[in-house]
Amino acid sequence: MDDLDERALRRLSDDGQRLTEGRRRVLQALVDAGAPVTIPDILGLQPGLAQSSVYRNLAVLERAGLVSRIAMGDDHAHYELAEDITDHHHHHLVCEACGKVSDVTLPDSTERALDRALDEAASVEGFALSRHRLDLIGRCRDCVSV
Amino acid sequence: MDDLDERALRRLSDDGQRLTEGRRRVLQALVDAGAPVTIPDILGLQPGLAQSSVYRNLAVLERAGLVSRIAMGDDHAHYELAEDITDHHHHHLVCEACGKVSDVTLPDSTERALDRALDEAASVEGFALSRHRLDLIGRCRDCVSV
DNA sequence: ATTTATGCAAATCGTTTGCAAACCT
DNA sequence: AGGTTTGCAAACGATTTGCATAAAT
Repeated sequence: MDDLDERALRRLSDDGQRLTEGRRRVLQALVDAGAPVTIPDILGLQPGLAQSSVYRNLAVLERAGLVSRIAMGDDHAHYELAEDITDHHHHHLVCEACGKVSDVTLPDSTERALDRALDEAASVEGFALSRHRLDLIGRCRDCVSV
Repeated sequence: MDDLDERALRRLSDDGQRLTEGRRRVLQALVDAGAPVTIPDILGLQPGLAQSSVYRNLAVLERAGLVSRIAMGDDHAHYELAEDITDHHHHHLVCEACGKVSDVTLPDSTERALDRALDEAASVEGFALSRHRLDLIGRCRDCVSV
């Protein structure tokens, strides 16, 4: 986590931003959660933070490339540490019953084949591909039985 | 489009719902658009519709399996005819500059390989997969040059 | 006749913002 | 001191909802 602090500091100062206590605590909440979480989750994990500051700091952290925002349909957005920081490319399992989001990894061979296909499809459309998002939607282990 | 009307009617009545003028016009807007559109787009394509009725009717049409809602991050959600109706499995190109969303198809072989990999990954996690969502994010043809 | 859909305006709720006080360097 | 961040409360905006009227069966 000191490693993360160091990287966070560098990323933020590259972006002309400071690593404040509030920002450190937001990052810590994301580390502790170990999965994409909502703002209420973050406030629960690090009590005492002001909601508006968490929103503002997540925006700062996202601009600095430290955090990714995952837009789910209706309710709260989810946030997690950016892949850039975790060095862990992954996709998301989204439970349509309880709304929980968790990470999932695909075999490297699948990722490579997928990347190739996406590059090809994008170039045919004259589209400059910068990233992709793959969500698996269904029922999580806790909700299948219900 | 009469074909669509017929299918819409069946789907809706299976769901205990009527095919009203307002619902027909929402569907027509989606047909005319030919790409995922927002509520303001729909109101522009079919002037005179009441915004709240469009919201309500899209919800009804979605429950009946005729329409898919695509949740983008911040602004308006996008809506399109359901794959079930169009028989056209596809993914989305999302322009991060202008917000436009359009459809894109991948080779069958890629889709099959992807499906297999997703089924496997989901089952490892005890996750009951019902569908997936794949978005290609970048800059559309009109925005690459800008 | 009875149920369902519509349109308007008001309410909801996640998120953003204005502003004064606290903080950092 | 000079600029930034914070916390509170108010504002915003997409979507939802209450209610009286119109439409459909």
